[in-house]
Amino acid sequence: MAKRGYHHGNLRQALVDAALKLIEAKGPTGFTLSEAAKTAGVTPAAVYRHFEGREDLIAEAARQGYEVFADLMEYAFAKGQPSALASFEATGRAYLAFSRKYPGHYIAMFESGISVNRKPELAILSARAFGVLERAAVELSAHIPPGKRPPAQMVSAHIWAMCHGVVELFLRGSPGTKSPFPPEELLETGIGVYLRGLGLVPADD
Amino acid sequence: MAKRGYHHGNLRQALVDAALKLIEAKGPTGFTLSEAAKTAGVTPAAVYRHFEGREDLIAEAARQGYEVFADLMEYAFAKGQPSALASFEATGRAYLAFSRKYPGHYIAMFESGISVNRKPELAILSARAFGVLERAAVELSAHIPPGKRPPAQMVSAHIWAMCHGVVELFLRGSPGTKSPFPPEELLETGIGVYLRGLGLVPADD
DNA sequence: TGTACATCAGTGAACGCGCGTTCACTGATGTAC
DNA sequence: TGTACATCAGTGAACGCGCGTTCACTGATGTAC
Repeated sequence: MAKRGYHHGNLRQALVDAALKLIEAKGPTGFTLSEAAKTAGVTPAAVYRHFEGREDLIAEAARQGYEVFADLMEYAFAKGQPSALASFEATGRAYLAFSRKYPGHYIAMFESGISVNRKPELAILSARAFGVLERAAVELSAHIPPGKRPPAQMVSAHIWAMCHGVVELFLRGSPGTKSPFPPEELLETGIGVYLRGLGLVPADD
Repeated sequence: MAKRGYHHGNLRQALVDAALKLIEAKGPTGFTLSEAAKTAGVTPAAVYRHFEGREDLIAEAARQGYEVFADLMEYAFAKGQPSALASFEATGRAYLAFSRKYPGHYIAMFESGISVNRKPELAILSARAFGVLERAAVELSAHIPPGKRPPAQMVSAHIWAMCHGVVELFLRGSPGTKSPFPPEELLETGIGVYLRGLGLVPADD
């Protein structure tokens, strides 16, 4: 019943790890099925014992990424409780931390062209992760006088966009960009200004 | 002396146009030199009369994109003058408008893996475009009491990140994301909240 | 206006390459008795 | 404990494909006289 110790041990996971390593090193398109197989010490054909093909392998790497990502977001949220503000800020920070710590997963998830609708499980995990951000936004909204506050969903979209933008532009050096500030600082202050704009933080930092 | 009317007419530009069309249709990696040549009605080898190779062709597409982009940013800035606030908001809007109107160029510039340092001309044009955003941020900063304001360069980075994030996540449907709001509205309100956070806009919209 | 020549944009065939995928196979592992 | 058998993870050879790039060429265009 145990899958380990057969021929390879745990080729399925070894292939995912190899794929992640290659994606980190060469970007989502630099990775090839053949090379992932070679990295795992195995013939390309062996991959088909565990995956439907190239895309399926990337999708599994993305799935594992979403899993970690969702966990991190939930953990950050919980740690900020019972303060709505602390929870919100923590999820933003968690987003950036994830992209830094798991670049291969991040690329597989957001830059590989894999659609989250490819497999139901991907969609569920993705919804779970971003659901955390939205829940944080909802709690936050409760502290804003109902008059002029934007919808919570919009608040979470703003922060998501800023997180993603900071990662793409300033954490990776996408178009040869030289980052004028550390990404973490950039995000921290950006969210700070934004929250002040929502009337949630006094004119202090 | 005239380059037109030779064999093809203006193959160089026809190849760039074909490349842009393919990039729009299939993403930056879906494009191939051979197919671009075929689209332009020409043999792959003919491409080498005008470009050093595949990468060089993409770089030229990106270059033309940066040119249009820089022009649009400058135009938007000028139109907002003499109001620093209007100029700033206009450049943000121009960013989004560019990405919508010239998706092929946008992809070539920001998602094709082409480095802006590849050719001096790319770096210059890119600096010109983002220089406009920074100039707008500097002007804006002049209206903030100097005590707690963030550096102008940081303000422009925040807005750049938000623009980029909105484009990637909500204008394209990257990971099968369903956009909860139109991207334009999202960016407009996001920048609005941010500016309020800087103390530049009253608690009104 | 006409002829001889130079230029050079585009051709077409060929190349080597690595890709993803298939297939019949083999041989190590696990299981039944 | 030992034997016969079933399973199935990984092999190795082969495939067809389209890619980017090269090269000697050809023939339309432009130019000198």
